[in-house]
Amino acid sequence: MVDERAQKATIRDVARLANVSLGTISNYLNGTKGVSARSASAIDAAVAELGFIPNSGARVMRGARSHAIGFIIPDTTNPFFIEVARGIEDVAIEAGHVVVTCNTLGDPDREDHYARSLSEMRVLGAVVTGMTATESHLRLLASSGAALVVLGTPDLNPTMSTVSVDDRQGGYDAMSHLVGLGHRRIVLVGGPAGDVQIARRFEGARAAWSEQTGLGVDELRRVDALGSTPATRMAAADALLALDPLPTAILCANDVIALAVCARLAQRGFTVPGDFSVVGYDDIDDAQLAPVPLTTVRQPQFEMGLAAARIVFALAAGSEELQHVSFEPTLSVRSTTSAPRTHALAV
Amino acid sequence: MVDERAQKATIRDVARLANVSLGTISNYLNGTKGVSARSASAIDAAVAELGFIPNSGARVMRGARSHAIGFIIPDTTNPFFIEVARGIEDVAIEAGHVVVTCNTLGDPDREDHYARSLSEMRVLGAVVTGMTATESHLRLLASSGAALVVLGTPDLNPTMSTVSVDDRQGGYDAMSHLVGLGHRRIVLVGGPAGDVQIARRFEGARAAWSEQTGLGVDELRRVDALGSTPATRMAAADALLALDPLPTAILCANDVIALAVCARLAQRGFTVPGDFSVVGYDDIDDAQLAPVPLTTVRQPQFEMGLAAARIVFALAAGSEELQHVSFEPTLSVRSTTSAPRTHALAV
DNA sequence: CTGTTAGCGCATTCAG
DNA sequence: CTGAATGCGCTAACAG
Repeated sequence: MVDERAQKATIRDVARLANVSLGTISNYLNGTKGVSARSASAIDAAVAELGFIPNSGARVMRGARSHAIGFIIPDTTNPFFIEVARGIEDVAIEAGHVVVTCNTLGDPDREDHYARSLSEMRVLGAVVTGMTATESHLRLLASSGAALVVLGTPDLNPTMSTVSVDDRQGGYDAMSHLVGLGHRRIVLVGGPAGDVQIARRFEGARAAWSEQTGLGVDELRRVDALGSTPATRMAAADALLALDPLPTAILCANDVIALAVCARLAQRGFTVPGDFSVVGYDDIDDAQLAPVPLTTVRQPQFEMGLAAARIVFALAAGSEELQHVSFEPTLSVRSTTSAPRTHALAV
Repeated sequence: MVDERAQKATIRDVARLANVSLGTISNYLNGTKGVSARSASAIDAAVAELGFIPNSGARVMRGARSHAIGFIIPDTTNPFFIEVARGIEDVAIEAGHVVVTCNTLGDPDREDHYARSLSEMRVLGAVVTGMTATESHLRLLASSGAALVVLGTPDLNPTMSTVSVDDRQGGYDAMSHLVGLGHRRIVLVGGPAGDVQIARRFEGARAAWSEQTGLGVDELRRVDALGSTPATRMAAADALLALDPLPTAILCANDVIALAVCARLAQRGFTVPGDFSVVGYDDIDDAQLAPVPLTTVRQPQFEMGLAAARIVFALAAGSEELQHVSFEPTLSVRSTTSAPRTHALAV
C-alpha cells in the first residue's frame, strides 16, 4: 500500500533545508519581494535537491485562477481550429499557461462535461466557438469566473467579447469572383445545418449573385455535407455530380469540404478548373498544398487565436470593457478557378 | 475594485442552505456514501440555487490528482497526432477528465514549460511521444507523480509503459511492395533528423531492399524535409526532382510528406503513379481523400490513443507493472503505386 | 445515516 | 529583509 511514486516535498521542506522561512520562499519563488542573495541561493539549492514542485492546487484554492485556458471547438479534425489553437497556445505559453482543447463534436453531453471540468479547474478563461453563446454550458463556465471570448460575430453575442471575420463579406467576395469569371451555374456546398458562420457566408454569396447577375437566388443550388467526416464530404461531391444541369462552379463553405470535392472530382475523372471551378473558405495550409492550389477566402487563423487569447488575459486582468476584434477576409485566387467552358456558357 | 465576476459559493454555503453538514454534502456529491433522500434533494436544491461549482484545486491540494492528463507532441499540424489525441480524449472523457495537449515543436523551452505546468497541476498522467524518454523534462513530470506512457518502442524505453507499432516492419512492407512492383530506383524521403521512428522505418526498408534485390543499400538515395512546414516538404519534393537519374518510386516517412510530394509532382506536371510511385506512412484521413488515393502503411491512430490513455488510468489506479501494447502496421495499397514504366526499367 | 474535526500546501498578512 | 500565524475549500476519519 506504500505509494512511493508521489513527490512529497513541500514548501516547508524547502524552508527547513534552506534554513529560511516559508514567507521568504514564497516571496522569492513568486518574485513578490526581493530576498537576500544568501537566501536566494540557499532556496535554489534546496529546491533542486528536494525536487520541489509547487502545487498549483493550493494556489487555486486560495482564490487564484489556474494557469490554464480552455478552447472549446466542435471538431479537431478541421485544420482551421488547429491553427487558431496554435495562436492561442503561443500567447498562453508566454504567460506561463497551458491550453485545454475541448473537442465537443457538437454533443451536448461533451459540452457539458467540458464546461463543468473547466469550471471546476477554475481556468483563467476560455475561447469558445459559438453560435448563441447563451447556451447553458457557456453560462456555467462564465459563472465560474472564467473570462470568455467567442470566436464569432458581435451581433449575435452582444454581451461577450468577440473575435470575428466578416463572413458575409467573404461569401460576397467569393461569389463575385465566380460571377466575374462568367459562371452562371453555381452550387453552394454547405456543412451540417445550423452553422451560423456558413449561413452568413452564403448570405453574402447570394447578395453578390443577385446584385451582379440580376438573377434570382433560387437559381443558386445547394448541396450539404451531412456531417463532419471525410465520407460525408465525398458524398456531397457525388450529390453535386448528380445535379442536372451540372454546375460550372462550386462554392464551398470551407476548405476541408472544397479539398474533398476537388479530390472526388479528380477521382471521377473531371478536371479543375477545366470542368469545374472550385472556391473554398479559410485558407488552411492544405489549400496551397493541393495538387491544384485552391482559390479560397482567407481567414487569418493564427492571428485570430493570438487576438482571442490576448483578450482573455486582458479580461482576466480586470479589464471591464468588452472587446470586439474583427478581421477582414481576403480572397486568395489560386488555380482552381477560371472562366467556364464555352459550351457550358451556351446553356 | 469590486470583483463581482467570481463565483463565491462554497460547500459550506451549500451546507448552510441545505441544512446538512459538510461531510454529508461531500459524501453525496462524490458518491462516497449514500445519504438520505431528504438530504439529497435538499443538497440538489441548494447547489442549484447557489450555482455551486466544486473547486478542484482543493481536492488536489489534499493529495488527489487533478482530473487532467497531458499529451505531449512535437507538432499539432500532423493529423496523425490529432487522431491519437481523439482516442485519448474519448477515454479521458469517460473517466471525467480532460486532456491538455502540449505542442512542443521540439523546442526544449516549451518542453520544459509544459513538463513544469503539468507537474504543478498534478495531472493524473500523460502520454508522451518520445524518443529517449529519459529526457529531463519527462523525468520532472514523472517525479511529480504523473503516470507516463510513451508512444514509442519498448526497447528504447525499458523503464516505461509503451504503445507502439512495429516501425521496422512497416518500412519493410512498404519497400517490399515497391520492389515487388519492379522498382529499382527508389528515394527515401525523411523528415527532420533525429526521429527514431523514421530511422526504424527506413531501417526496415533497407533490409527489404537488400534481401529482395541483392543490391547494396547505397543504391537507395535519400532526401529530407528540413523542417515540419509545408514549405520544407515542398522543397524536399523539388530536391527529389533534381536527382539524376530520377527515381521511379518515392518512399516517404509519413503521409504528410507523401501528400505534399504528390501535390508538388502534380503541380510540376508529373503523374502519379505514371511517372512516380509514391508510398506514405500513417494512413491519415487525407490519404484516402487525395485526388489519387495514397498507398500507405497504416498505423491505427485512434486505437493507439485509446490504448495509451487506458494504460495511464491503470497505472494511476495503482497498477505496478509496465505495460507494452503493440500494434501491427498494415500496408494499404491504393492508387499511388504501380509498376515503373518500361523505359524506366531499362536504365 | 449524519455531524464534527483536522489538516492538505501555499500566499498573505502582520510583527519584528 | 525575515518569521510566525492564519485561512483558502475540501475530504477522510471518526463519533454520534
